[in-house]
Amino acid sequence: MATEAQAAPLVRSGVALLARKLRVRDTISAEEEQVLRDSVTDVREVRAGKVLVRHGAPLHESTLLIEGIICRYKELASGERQIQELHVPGDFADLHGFLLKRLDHNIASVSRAVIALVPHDNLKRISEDHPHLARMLWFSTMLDASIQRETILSVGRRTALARIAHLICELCIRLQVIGLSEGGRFALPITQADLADASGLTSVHVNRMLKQLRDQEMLTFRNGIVDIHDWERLASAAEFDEAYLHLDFQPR
Amino acid sequence: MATEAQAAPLVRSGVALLARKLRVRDTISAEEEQVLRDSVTDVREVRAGKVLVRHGAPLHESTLLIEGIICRYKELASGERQIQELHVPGDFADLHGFLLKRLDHNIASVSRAVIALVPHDNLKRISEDHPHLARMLWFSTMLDASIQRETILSVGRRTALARIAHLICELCIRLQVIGLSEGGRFALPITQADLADASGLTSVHVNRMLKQLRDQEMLTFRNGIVDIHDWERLASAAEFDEAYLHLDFQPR
DNA sequence: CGACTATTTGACGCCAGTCAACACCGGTGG
DNA sequence: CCACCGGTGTTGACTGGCGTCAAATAGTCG
Repeated sequence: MATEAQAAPLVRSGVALLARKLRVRDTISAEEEQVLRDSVTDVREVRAGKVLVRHGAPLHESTLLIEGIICRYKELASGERQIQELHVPGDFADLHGFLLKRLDHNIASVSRAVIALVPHDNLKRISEDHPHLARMLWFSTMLDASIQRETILSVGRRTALARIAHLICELCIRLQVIGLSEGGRFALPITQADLADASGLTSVHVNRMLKQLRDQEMLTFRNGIVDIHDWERLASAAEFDEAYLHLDFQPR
Repeated sequence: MATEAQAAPLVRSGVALLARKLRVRDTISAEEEQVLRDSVTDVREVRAGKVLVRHGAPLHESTLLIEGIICRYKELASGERQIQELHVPGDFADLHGFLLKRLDHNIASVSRAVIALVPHDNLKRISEDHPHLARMLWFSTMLDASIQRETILSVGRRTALARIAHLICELCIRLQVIGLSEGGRFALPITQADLADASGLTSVHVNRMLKQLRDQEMLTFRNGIVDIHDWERLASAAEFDEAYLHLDFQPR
């Protein structure tokens, strides 16, 4: 747990990222942003690979990611893991737990991460006193669902190369929205094994596909840095269409 | 479009199915059920294979399924189709469109179907005047998201046999909740090609897996009727765990 | 330097896709 | 009444994309 003095600026920047993400889609007032800041009660730093929420456990708070990458995942008895969604800063990883009461999947850190905790009591208060802000929070859960639907298409029908290409395109745009990607270049502190778990492949095959993307000069991914060299060809190989990210600004 | 006289009992039964589904998870008052009935403005019957909502088109109403099977799907340029979710009666297929404003995927009928239309204006009124009912509607969108996450695990990591087995288990439980499945036997008016699109396989391979499930005396699927002969072995082959269907009753 | 994790590459195998032929069924029209 | 037809289901032969296994290399942290 961070001390009070350390926590305040982290909360400020984490909520600013969430607000930035939402402001692409609708107006968020300064007051609404303040309400969000006030709803955070705790900030903590976690190492990579730590399970933050275990499926089935009753939930009383939700997790706002401030720094790093965390994910939702399930696994089979064999130990094979499937990541349902990778979360970037400004994402609520388990806001849906507010209504579901317990999660059907795990939440784990992929890289070292900083998270803020928001008690469900505070969310309930928001839902009662700030209807528009509440709608925007629900919107963000709908956005996650939309991202997850695109993932079903990827793992169900896209080729291995297209899956990787698509995931990179998506992360590029999502990070761009919060100012963490510029000119097709961004930090992505995850391993190839994580990429495999997110795309329904093996790490060996992910490695082969990354090599192919590199050889074809579409992108490089080295030392946790993604460098997209040819967005057009990459997006085309992925059949990437950002419509599912609902980037249009309108009253919600 | 159905006449007024035909529509009323259909609306009644469709809303009753939705209420039945929700009442497994929390109390729904008779008044709330009446509010839902009053929110329906139109009922129509559609033939199999008709696109009901095209992705990207602005939405002003949501679709409540009363009879038959409809689905959400996306397709690649090659024409390969991936069904993200099969909907059973009592499901709102595009309630999420209320906040997203336009869908990122298509909605189509899989079998002949009867649907009710609920204008977004009426949903907005519910969200303002009936907070608990509104939460229950949002809960149902979270439930869809949970089902879709399980689908990611299926198409990403389960074997072909397990995918089919899992899908059948899920549909059995979901239909049981609304009284359309009993003793492991239920009508499923869809083709093997639809099953393939829902499980990320080809229809040829679905056929092979169905034969295997039949030969191993776990289930038969013939003429649109599913007959589960050995639930234990089927669920075990599928690694089916109903937790993700959030069947627990509690205040939400 | 040593232990460990992550990346890379090659050889080989298998699950599911592809292609093709045929059976079946309900509907339609001559 | 039967020939025809399109959609669906069934099966076999063959192919190929991705998984598996294994070993070498590179990078990282104590």
